[in-house]
Amino acid sequence: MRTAHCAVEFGWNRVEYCPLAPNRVRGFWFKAEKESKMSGKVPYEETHLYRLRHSLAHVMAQAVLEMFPTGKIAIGPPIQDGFYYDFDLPRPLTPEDLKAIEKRMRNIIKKKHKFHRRELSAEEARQLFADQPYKLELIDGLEAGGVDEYGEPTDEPPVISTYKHDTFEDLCKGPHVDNLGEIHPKAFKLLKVAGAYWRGDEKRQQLQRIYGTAWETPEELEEYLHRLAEAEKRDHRRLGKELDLFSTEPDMLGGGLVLWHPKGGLMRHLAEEFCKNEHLAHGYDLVYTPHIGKSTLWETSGHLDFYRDSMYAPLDIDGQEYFLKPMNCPFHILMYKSSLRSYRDLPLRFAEWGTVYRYERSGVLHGLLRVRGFTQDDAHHFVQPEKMPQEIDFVLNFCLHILRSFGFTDFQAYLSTRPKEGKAVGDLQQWADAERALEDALKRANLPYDIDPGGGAFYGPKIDIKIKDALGREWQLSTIQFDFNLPERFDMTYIGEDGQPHRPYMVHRALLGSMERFFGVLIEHYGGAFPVWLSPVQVVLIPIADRHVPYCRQVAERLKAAGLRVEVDDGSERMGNKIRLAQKQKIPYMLVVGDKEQAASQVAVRLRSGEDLGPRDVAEVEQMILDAVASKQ
RNA sequence: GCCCACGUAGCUCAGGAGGUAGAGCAACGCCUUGGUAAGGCGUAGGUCGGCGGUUCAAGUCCGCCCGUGGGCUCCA
Repeated sequence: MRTAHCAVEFGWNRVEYCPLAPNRVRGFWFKAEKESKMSGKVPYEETHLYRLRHSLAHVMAQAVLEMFPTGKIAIGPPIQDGFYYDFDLPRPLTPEDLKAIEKRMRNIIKKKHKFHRRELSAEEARQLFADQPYKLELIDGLEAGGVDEYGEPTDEPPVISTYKHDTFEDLCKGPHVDNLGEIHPKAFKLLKVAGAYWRGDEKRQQLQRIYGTAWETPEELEEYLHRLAEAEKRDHRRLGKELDLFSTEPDMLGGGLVLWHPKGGLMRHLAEEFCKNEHLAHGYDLVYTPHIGKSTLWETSGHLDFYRDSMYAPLDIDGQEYFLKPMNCPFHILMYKSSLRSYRDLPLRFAEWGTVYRYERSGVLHGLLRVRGFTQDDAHHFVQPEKMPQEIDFVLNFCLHILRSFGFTDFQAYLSTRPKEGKAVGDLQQWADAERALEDALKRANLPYDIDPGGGAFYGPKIDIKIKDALGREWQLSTIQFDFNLPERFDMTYIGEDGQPHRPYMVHRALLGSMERFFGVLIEHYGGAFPVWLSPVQVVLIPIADRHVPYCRQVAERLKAAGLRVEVDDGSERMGNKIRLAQKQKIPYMLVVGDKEQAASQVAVRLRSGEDLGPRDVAEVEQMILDAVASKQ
């Protein structure tokens, strides 16, 4: 029971707060794609690109060993967009080294060596790699066998194979290109050196990892590098500064803590206002809970046993320990327990924009996407077990409705099912019912989904929803999770039709996840050019000369009275520069006023797309903008 | 936390191999009243992240600390 709880909470945190950069969820993608019955895509491992990247990893290892003959090599797989290889070298690599390595690689490739595969016994392999301790460890693992690359037991006898090209032979299961002539010497690039632990274990040797990207053609490489540059322009940290939305102040304030500036604060207000109203309209109650609670609360919930590493040190209040909350659920449960509940009261849906604080290691903090203090759009549903199917159906649809309202239309869902025997709590029937409820809801919602078999947490299955942003990057925002466990821990009950107490089920769910993280995603998705309803400044009036300022003010007052957010740029800059500045601020409507417009009671409308709509009557423009706001464009 | 890189004016950045700080933009002032992405001139603004050390002399070299960025469960 206790371990089960650990999974609940840890899973909840991970789901929301792993940075979810594509590379970070890669392992899961491999698996999901491999086992997907829905995607129909050719698995990455079977593509030529995969072999090409894998081969380049070997070529890179050869080049590095030529430069550092005493160097030790670890592993070097293909990854999304490229490949890497981990090395244990006598000195740190410099950017100049990367260039030199790249050059050597090109020379090796040009010789068009063939790849030769051979199988050998563990003993032969040990002799071959006698001076490569990491390889020896891998060989030991292979010989012991019984585990595939996902850590799953396998019956197949281990086969040890190597691939050799030119002078370099590496322990490798392949596959590779036939010969290096298949690789265009100008279609790859080494990107960076980074630290990585042997086998991902921070207690073990830290290695130097060289990342490279590789493609079939130089054009594709260019395109990829261009994509990276585009992504950088959209970086929410850069835009947050340029648009004056938020800041962080690590020196005096502390890392991972966010200051929402007036414009960002306004956007958050608009988003929350919309969401809260939708929650109220869909059968949720809005609640508020404190930021701290006594240690007994966190003992009961299991947080102190299993989540303490992520919690901050206690406060002493009158000799009692209080903890800053890392989650809202225990408070909502206390609220549930504050009175006797009847089946007639269920489902109860407590929603809270709850601000929580969690310790994150300093190295993982990242802008708005990974922080230490954040506000979840959290809710807990308390449900009769037999009503769970309808409840999941409801929450899933509500979730999509909210996400769509912010302009996200491309979703991918993941249904994570029961882990292996002995690794799950609850009886099989509970699980089966829950999984079926989730899957049916996914079908009814007409959502593409993949199943992640055994990927559920110990306590129950879950649905995670990822959205695809304008650059095609996936971000996980929403999670909808069953919980069989906390109701037990807190001995929650409701009185059923039979007059007897029963145990409710719980759903934890966050739709936008956290306001901080969601805001970061939103900024990157729109590149700062937000939908009109969210734009901090919706309209700027641009007088061509000072004599047009009074008329501009008059129009501005009218638009403000209609509920729009309007500014008048009465500075001494020329019109061209005012347009440029408004453009940089991504203001949706620029209304230019000169003698002609003023005389005709019009404004010349320019959109941030650059489109010039020409002179329009003020009433028409007002209606056009109001329509855009209302339709959330 | 660990590895690497970085930390110079509000912002973006220059400052070959040590000799008492520069540019553009922003800000402010003056001039300009200009039709769809930068009008002109001028002014002000920096204990070069912090603390120690080497040196006649340190933004520049060394050490420690703080912070930022990229990585760190992709398994031969």
